[in-house]
Amino acid sequence: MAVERNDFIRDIIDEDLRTRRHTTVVTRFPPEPNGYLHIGHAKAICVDFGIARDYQGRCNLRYDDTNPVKEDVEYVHSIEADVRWLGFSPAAVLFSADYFPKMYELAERLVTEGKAYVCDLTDEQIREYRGTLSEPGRESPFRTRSVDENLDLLRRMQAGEFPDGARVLRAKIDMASANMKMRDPLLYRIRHAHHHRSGDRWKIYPMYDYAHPLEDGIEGITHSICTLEFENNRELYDWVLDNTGPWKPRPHQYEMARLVLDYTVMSKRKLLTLVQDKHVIGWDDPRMPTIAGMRRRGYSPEAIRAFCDMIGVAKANSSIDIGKLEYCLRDDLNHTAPRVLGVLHPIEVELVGWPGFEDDGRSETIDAPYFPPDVGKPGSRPLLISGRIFIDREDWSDKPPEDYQRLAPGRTVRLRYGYCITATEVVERDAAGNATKLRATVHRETLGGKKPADGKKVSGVIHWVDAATSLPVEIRLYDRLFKVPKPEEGGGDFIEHIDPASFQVVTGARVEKSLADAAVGSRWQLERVGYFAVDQDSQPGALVLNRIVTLRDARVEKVVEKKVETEPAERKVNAKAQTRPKGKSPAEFRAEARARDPELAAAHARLGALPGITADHADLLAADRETAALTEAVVVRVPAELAAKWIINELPRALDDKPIGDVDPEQLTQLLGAVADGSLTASAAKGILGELVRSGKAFAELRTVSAQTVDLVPAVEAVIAANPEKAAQFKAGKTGLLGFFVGQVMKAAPGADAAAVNQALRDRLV
RNA sequence: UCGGGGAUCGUCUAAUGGUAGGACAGGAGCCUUUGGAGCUUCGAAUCAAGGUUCGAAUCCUUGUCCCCGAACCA
Repeated sequence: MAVERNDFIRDIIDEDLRTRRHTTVVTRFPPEPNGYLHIGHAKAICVDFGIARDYQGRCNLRYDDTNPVKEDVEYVHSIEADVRWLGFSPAAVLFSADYFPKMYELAERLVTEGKAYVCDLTDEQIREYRGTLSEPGRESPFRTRSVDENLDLLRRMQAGEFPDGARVLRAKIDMASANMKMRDPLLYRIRHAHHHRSGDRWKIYPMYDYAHPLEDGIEGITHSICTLEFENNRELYDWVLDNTGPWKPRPHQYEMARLVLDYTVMSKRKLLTLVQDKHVIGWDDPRMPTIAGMRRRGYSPEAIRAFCDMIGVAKANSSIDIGKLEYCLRDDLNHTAPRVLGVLHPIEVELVGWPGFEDDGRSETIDAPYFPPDVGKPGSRPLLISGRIFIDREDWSDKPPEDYQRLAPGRTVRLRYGYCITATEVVERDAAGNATKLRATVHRETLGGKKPADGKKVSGVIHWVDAATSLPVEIRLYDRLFKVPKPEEGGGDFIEHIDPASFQVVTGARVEKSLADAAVGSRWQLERVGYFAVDQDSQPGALVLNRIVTLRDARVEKVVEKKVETEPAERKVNAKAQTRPKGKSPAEFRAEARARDPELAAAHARLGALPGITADHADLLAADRETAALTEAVVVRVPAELAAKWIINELPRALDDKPIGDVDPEQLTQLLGAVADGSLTASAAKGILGELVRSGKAFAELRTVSAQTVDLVPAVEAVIAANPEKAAQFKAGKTGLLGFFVGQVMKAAPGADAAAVNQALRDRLV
């Protein structure tokens, strides 16, 4: 069941299903219960659970709790709640700790088979023996212990006979491996610690690299998806599985890029710092990228899931524009958040001409829909208005700019859902000179969108609330926590980049009466202001609203992204380049192979002497014995230049990771011979070459067409006739379409001479 | 190449030798009782240089840049 939107992992799954390597898909989301989940985890959750959903498979929630000193039940509960809140139901909720007996049993098996040993080196010694990135390590003196002694020691480790750190169990792999992870990695360490789930039963605890593959194997995971930094661990993942199996299904690990978001930090350590040092009010501070924080802020699970779908799954490190998240939020909230009116910074307005205004006015009720027509959702609430209202100070200007669409002296605007009013005078000002009370005449004839009596169109619309019945409310304005897109870069402490204005409390704000009983967590749009959610701090009669996100604002004078003084980018010094000399290039590698191997050197000389063979050709053809042998066999009956080009440029794609030794020189000779004598076109030959390598069939069997048998004129005509509009575009100058036409003709007439097709198309398309 | 990965519009991501496409962001316009939403439209990319090919983001070569790896963390 191929899914509509594919990424590289789903491509792999499609292939696994097609080849019957797997018949069902089982994934897992494996958080360590040592902190709160954040938006980065949300991506992983959406990938892991999303794949299971798309392929009608299963996804487990599994706590990767192999380190008792870092983990806590508190986190276990928050994690499952967050996963479910996001909208996913685990097929099972599992704990690595429950597999400790099985893991231990397999550890004894590894010891028994001589594949693991107990090592008494201290941690510093182990580090020292491990070598460096560019130098091999040394074998531990304990590596040669007998199976019996290892078994005895391992059992005593688990029996609690040794203190923490005294001994470890290590896999016996290869201390000279270029992959540091394979240099006799630790499997178990001693920890006399209480585990939140297994209690005090275990004195030794498995390491991630040992535990994770086994957990996957035990649960029957088919596709184990993790992040890029585990690429180096995959070799060990495979080693563990291959030496403890057989496992059916045999899990495989795939790595994707982790989520990096602008204007925030994601590491657990930094998040913890923010909490502990009180830069935020807690894990659920609405500015935090934690699921808890986003939930409290008012983000909907739907929006977060849409965001995760939007950013895709790939292997390139990337940093996502926070604007994408905001887009997803607005896109969701636009369709789900009912509209209500609220005023952040009220200015009182007396409505002159309101009936009974002198004795504080009579009130009227307007029926106001919860959603605009384009959203098309039902529902409305009564909106009260009387002779005194509040409008937002943002909507008043003593000296308005040219394109101002709000209220100003003598100007007319419409009160949303209500009447048009014309400002007549400023009644009061505060000490700073800002208007605090206005007077305006109300145009009684304008209810229901009607124009004022003077017939002038009123384009400005502002929000308002009734002075008498509106509710006081505390509004909490949240913004991006950091002032800069990449707070972790630039050398300094990321804390310095916190934007103190990212949290502001607005007191004295007022909202319409209908919000009196709004439920905690409910989301609303305050028209023209933004989206808000009712915070858990709300009390009856004392509403608290969190701003989720502002409305998109096409008005704002472009805030010119203040160039973050790019101090001549103290280019991050390339540690690798400093610590060691530049390594060998492939060319040098080939030259060395020849220096070591006189046979190969001789072949190199012979190939270089062939007519039409350049030094570069010879270098590549004599890279290894297999390639050299194949070439020398083929050039006996095929022109050397042709053979060289095909072997260098065309064979690799056909091979697709298969060893070149698999290629039968005789078949390749026949194929290239046909190309050389013109009886087979190059494009046909490429297709046959691929098939030849893939199937191992004989050239004679695969050859179904020859250059002579193909009559391309009808094919060309047919393709042009079938695509009149594309032909017209081509004639109009879109020459890129030639490739499209050639492709179509080649499909219709396999084996045709592409150059001739190309020419024929050009002739007919001009 | 110590080893493992990666590089496509400003950002994210497709195209698996055959029209470099989509989304976000941006510009212009339309519409509008939200300066919202929607609609129309424009600009914008294959890391570089060579090579193979009728045709290259894709295959080959040589470079450049970025990320990860030397916890008894995961």
